[in-house]
Amino acid sequence: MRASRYHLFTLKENPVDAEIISHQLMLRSGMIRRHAAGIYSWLPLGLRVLRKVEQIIREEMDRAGALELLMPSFQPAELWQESGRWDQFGPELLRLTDRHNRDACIGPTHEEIVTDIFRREVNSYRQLPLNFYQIQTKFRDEIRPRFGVMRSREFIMKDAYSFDIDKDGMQHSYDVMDQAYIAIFDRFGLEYRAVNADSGAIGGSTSQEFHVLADSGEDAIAFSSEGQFAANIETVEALPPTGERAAPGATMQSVDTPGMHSIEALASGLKVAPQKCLKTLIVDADDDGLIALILRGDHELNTLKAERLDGVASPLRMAQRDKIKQVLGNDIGSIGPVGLTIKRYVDHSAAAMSDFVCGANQDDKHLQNVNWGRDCDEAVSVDLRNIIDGDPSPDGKGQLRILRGIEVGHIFQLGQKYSESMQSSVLDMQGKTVAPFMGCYGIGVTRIVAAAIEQNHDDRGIIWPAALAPFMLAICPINYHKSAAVKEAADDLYQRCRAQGVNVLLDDRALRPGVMFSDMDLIGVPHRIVLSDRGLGAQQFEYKGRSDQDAQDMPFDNLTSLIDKLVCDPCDTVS
RNA sequence: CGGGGUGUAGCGCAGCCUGGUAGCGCAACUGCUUUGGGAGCAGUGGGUCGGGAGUUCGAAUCUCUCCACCCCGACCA
Repeated sequence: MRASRYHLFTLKENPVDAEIISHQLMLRSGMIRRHAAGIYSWLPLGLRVLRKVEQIIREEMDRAGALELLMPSFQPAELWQESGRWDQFGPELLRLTDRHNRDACIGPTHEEIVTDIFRREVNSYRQLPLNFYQIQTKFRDEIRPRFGVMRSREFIMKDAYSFDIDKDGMQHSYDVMDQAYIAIFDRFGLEYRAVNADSGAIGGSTSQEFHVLADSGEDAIAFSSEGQFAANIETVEALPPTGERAAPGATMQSVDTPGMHSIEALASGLKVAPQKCLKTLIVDADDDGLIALILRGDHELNTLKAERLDGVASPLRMAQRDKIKQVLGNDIGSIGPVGLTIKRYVDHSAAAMSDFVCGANQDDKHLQNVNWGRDCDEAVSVDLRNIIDGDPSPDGKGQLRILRGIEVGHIFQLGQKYSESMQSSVLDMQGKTVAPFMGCYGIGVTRIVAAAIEQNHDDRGIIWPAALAPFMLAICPINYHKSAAVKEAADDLYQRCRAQGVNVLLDDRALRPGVMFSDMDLIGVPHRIVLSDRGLGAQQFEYKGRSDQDAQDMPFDNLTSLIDKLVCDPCDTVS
């Protein structure tokens, strides 16, 4: 591709509403443009990357035996009513009516459609196992779209659906997809992790998420330092502390703590560690009452765990401030277990504390040297908190380490949920009617692009892994429009690369070198060759890898071996 | 949906308080000079100041209203 004939429209300044790096760089490099909240066009440069992601997915899905098809994004309400999801889904499901006033929706996912296809097409176990997949545009009317294509309303997803005659078959199909996902993510050249996504309570490894690692990731994932354990942090059990609780020391006493309403304020005000403080959160109960959740000061409440507790409202709601005052008689910021009248749950770690600081249930007062059993009722403890770095791993092997990730893939077993509700069945070997066991496997295609940038960039711009780069090589001739020698050498090299199948961008624009370099760095081309009169005279060219610190001069003889290394798919067929 | 904020040229902003008919930087276009890390000079084009209504001789500016977008909280690829 010649840059003069390509739509390279880069921006120097960051659009003000782009918050995260990937969104900024995608806008600045001219990959995407926004039309409305969460709605984007993919410009030619961005589309090149998107197509690479799709192609890798397609090849590995095909290799794994899945069959590609394409389902509609406009879906009739009847199917969703059959599965029951027409009523279950909230406003995230974009509903509309056509000219005949028939209800429909724009598909956020395709279990209903694929099950409908299956029940029409398949009627014998002999046709199984079967795995249909598609790469298609989805729509989810997100409450708050943000971060560019990371969380957009319209997005492209690869979704696959497996069908098997029994549970073992489903497990096998799932395992095949697990392997296919590993192959896919390996090929992207991104750092990623597969983690358990199910709650330990349900058991089994029936659900896994694939995360691209990035400091800016929205999810926290935990790993065992020595074992294989890896899971989304929200699902990880926090083990109770081992060993005996320390014996009570000094007697309980009240202290004035005006204005200290947070653990940080309390800890610094009283000069004690947050670990010695107790945090008491008040949430709504499912019967209109209030429930206290008690944690160690430095710990965070885990919403999922709290919602599972008997009596706690689900979804979890923090109680209204006025209601707390009305029931407890004091404001938040000074609540504690001593004399607390409402139902309470205490986290294991909080229950293991002694001589701690907690709210006195009186405004602007706290209690010191409080002890369970002695000063208030002995706590029955439960698991309430998020694990933190250094906690013991639930598999008993080492400690937990925490990394941040971006969820880009999810595989799980659906069982017979849709086949039963939608009365899809096949005949088994005995001629009996059986609802097939399904699995469901998603990859956020558009999100992968953003995640790749989030993980690989510097202050100059994007640093694409080779597998995703829109161009593999940039040729930057200096004085292309002035020096006949440079022009000839650049054109020669360009033609040679194209003949060899190198995905090459020749910057033949009449620009100053600095501008060319900045553009190529910004759009993240992995390799760069500079040709100039100076180098030509010495039979040399200059080479620099995108993440190399410095460029190096090389003799022309090295060109052939360099080009050989850059050969990839011949997708650049337009001059 | 609740709370906070912003809408002025493609992008980033000033002007608004104190009404007098719109400006700066970048980008774009033309010419000359320049050519190894976002050049210099000269010139050009582009805005119903988010929409509507009102107050006024006169509204980007004051009032009302609608809309859009962004940020902080509950979903998910």
